[in-house]
Amino acid sequence: MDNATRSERSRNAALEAAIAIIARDGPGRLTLDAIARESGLSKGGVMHQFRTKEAVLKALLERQMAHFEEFSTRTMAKVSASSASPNLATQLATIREAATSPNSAALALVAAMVENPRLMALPREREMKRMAAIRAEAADPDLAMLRWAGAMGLLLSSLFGMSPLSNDEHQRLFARLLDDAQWSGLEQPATRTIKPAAKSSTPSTAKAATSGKRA
Amino acid sequence: MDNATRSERSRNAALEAAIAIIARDGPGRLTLDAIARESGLSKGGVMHQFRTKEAVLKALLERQMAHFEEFSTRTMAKVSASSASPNLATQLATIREAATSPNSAALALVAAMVENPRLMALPREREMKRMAAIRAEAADPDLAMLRWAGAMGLLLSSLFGMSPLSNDEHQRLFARLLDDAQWSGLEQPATRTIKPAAKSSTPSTAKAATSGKRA
DNA sequence: TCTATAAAACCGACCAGACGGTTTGTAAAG
DNA sequence: CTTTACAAACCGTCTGGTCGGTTTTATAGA
Repeated sequence: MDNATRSERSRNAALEAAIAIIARDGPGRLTLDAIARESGLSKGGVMHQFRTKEAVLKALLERQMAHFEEFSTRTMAKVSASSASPNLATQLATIREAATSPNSAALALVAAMVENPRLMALPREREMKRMAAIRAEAADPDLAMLRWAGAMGLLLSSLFGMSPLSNDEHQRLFARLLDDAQWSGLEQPATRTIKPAAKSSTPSTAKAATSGKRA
Repeated sequence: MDNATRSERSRNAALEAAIAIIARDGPGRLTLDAIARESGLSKGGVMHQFRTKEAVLKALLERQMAHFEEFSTRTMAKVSASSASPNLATQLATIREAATSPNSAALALVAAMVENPRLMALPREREMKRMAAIRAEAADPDLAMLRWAGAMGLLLSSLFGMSPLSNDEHQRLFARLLDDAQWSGLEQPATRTIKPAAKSSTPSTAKAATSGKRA
């Protein structure tokens, strides 16, 4: 086998193993020995590909970021024509993807933060650029940021295992966050433009239905 | 000194030290030796008060929960008369408090999750009760949950050191989340009652239903 | 009130295992 | 034959937890 691809395979196996460990045992259990065990490689092999544990975390982080970067650009291409605020739409869709993705990608973030909080600088920087784009295109920038924050809240709270919402609710809420039409009613660049709206006597309380657990 | 208060002081010192360590060095650096060093107690002393490390985490969690519980009831008493949705208002204010509080309380959550994810069951349970109350009192339950999620997103993202927002924006967004008047424009119990509004050139997209699974 | 004794709080040395990382050796690729 | 990919034993440090002993408080009888 080619040398380069041999390395590639090993690096891949190690990172895959790292994700599996984090998802299964929690970020606190991610150790080099565990990675070696899980990936089938020897510890020496792992250390040959990554000189330190921090290098593993960094690679993991960059890998996940690349994954969502790609998802992001793909989504962007789809919605850029149909949506008035394509950056927001893309970002929301990406966050939803992160929340529903089985290989809990964002757990890499948690692991990185535990080990070395300053690794968080990379994602934050990228996030700020995106946020700027969202703000720039929005008729009501604050509302756009709040929609972003809402998606983030859904993602992170479920990631922490402390989301009180069922799967259905989760999906429904994401859908509503994404639906521009639902929010155009209260855009307010600076001034108040409240519609009295219909108070609607006794609103159904929604069907509840929720018996679900975690999300 | 009285025996009971002596214990109380020691327990307190240990927990205080734990918070300081987490906030300063990150959750990964929280060790029993570190707690002993930081608190001035000996390791034996710490171990006398908490039989295991998990016991420390648990106590820490319960302590923070009690703190916000108290803040919560206090806030509830204040707003219950003035607000149409006091539970939501209280919850939002409490989350803002957690985000603003200097001794980043919620870091205890992160530490707990790293060490033992199932400790998260306690806070989640309590959160579910609160969520039920919020849903029950809301004219538009989903919107209420989205407001909650927005606050959560602001809190958690800044907690993770990955918030792209400035302090001012943070405060402003929380204020807007709290202001009922800003949201009454788009309440929609179950039926669509959308006002044509200004922009919305192209209708949503809202495809929903992706391949999602847990989160 | 003084004293003997139990009980609780506290200390610090110690332990086995896990940790991140290094070193030495070997087989395959170039 | 040199370089690269990997294996495996190994090292010093740190970790959560134990243990025997010391000091401080509580209890009780005289």
